Amino acid sequence: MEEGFEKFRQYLCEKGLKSTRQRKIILKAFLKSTSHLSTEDLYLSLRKKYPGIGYATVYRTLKLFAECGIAEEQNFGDGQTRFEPSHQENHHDHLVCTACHSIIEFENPQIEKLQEEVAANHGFTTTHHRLELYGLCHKCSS
Amino acid sequence: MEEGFEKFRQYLCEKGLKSTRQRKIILKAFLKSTSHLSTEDLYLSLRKKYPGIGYATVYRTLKLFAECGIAEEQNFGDGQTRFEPSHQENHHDHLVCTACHSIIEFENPQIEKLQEEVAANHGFTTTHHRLELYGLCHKCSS
DNA sequence: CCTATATTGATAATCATTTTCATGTGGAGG
DNA sequence: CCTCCACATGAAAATGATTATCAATATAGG
Repeated sequence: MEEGFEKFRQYLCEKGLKSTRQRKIILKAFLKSTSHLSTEDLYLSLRKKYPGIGYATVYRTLKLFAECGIAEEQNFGDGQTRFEPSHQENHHDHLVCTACHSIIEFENPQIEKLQEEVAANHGFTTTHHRLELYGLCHKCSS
Repeated sequence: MEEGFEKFRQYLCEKGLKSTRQRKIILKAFLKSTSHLSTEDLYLSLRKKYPGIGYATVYRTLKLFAECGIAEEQNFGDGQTRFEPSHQENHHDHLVCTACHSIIEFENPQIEKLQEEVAANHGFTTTHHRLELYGLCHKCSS
């Protein structure tokens, strides 16, 4: 979590952007969150404590987070973009149950490694990736 | 391609839906296509030959295709949903250039295999998956 | 051929996201 | 501390993709 703050501070500095009250509030709430938040989710939960914060600011700020690498964008096909804090040490992917919509996270360094190889073979420099396995979870398949 | 028509015919029959001129036209054009078409792409290309076909119909029909399994929805983060014919024999994944939006397809059986293992370890029965690697393609990274 | 019902095309409506713009604020340099 | 100005903010309007509405039309079964 600390590195999140540090990384953001540095990014703002590099780009000549400013550290504002709102950005700090949003960053703190975001890094604390565990689940896959949509902009709306985050906006609504912030709203309770800090009524002044605007929808647009949350959008803009989450996009900033994604740009500087402390957030990852995800799209599970429900029409809303979701974000989650990216912990670069242990990146994880998702198993999505198409019946009960539960989400299980997993890590697999072997897959990650193969992905890098594929990218390299095609002359690609990858910044991030997305892997989702859809199907029925243990409960739903019985 | 033939199975596409057959599968669609059967799906319509099951659901009590009708086989119309437009659906045939759209299905034919869709199955012929190779790339990752957005609804707009398909609409515009159809428009040339069949000016009568409406935007909404293309949307509705592509959604039908996805429901009955002859199309796969994809979302590369450019704000448009794309579709491609699903050829279940040789599934492929995507490298997406975040600068020029070019898309490279690749297959990697090793990754597929590892995915199955992960799913099995979590008691999941997978129906499909999605893997996308984002970054800069050879051209854009120089 | 008739009829009930699904489908179509045009258009309006909706939803997420982005832009606009007037106003406010952080922070570098005095 | 002040001042200044570029950047940021919030509210509202604008945009772009997608979906719903509805009157007119076409399909499939009898």
